[in-house]
Amino acid sequence: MTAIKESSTIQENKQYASAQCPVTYVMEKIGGYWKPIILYHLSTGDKRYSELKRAIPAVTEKMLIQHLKQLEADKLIIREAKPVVPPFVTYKLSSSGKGLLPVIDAMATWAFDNREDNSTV
Amino acid sequence: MTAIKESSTIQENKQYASAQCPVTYVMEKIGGYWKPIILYHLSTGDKRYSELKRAIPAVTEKMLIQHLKQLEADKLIIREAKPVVPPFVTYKLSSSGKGLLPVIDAMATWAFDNREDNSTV
DNA sequence: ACAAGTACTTACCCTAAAGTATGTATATAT
DNA sequence: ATATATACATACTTTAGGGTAAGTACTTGT
Repeated sequence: MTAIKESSTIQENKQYASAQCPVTYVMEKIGGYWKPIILYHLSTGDKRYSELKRAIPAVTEKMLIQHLKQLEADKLIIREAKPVVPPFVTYKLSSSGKGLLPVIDAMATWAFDNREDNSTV
Repeated sequence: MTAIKESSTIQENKQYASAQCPVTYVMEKIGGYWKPIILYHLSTGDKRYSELKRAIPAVTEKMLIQHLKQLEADKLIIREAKPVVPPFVTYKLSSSGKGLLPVIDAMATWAFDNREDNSTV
């Protein structure tokens, strides 16, 4: 899970800035490249780990669990594992994760509008 | 402006995924750490380069112009330079940049809700 | 006995992003 | 003559993130 060096200017700056700016705070939580994508795929309902893998073919397994763990640690998603073999694990949005849906929706809306009409400058 | 190596798996994956997933498309444009923050500060009105610098103390000058240039190239912001000395340059949101305001607003809203009430799981 | 499926984990390496530090142009103020 | 302010540019280094490849556990199917 890649340790973070303590005395790093970036980290200090980020922590400082996070307290000041709401958008910075959000970027702390979902700022990674894959996180909004994962949340987007969970927005349509609970998904098994393997379903997410298929839904996001570009992500590697390492990245997928890594970000799932981080999202879980930040309490944006909830992991549910059935005690069976082979494993059956589902992920779903927590209530604060659901609070992010307006963000995700707004992104999707903008993507559609912006993609078809780049002439608007 | 840091050249990008062509034959990189990440880049290929990203381009592929960008065509499929709207959120991925958005992350291509504003996925950097600083970009949403810059857009947030421009959302309250036009700002000079030096004003942005003061508004976002954690950002280095290199990062600031680098992202401003990228945002300009993606036509999300507009640069206006008065031909005076010392230079007077203002940045403002383009119309498609303004289209991102719902995203930024949703982020800010979530940040306030989430920060004061982490108990909601 | 062996392969297959699921949900991971771990070690090692490479790249893109970010930081540090310094330099540039030009006019006004002292 | 020198300093100051603005809006950058650029070389050089570090770091966090991401990729590759392999392995684990445990059961069912053949």
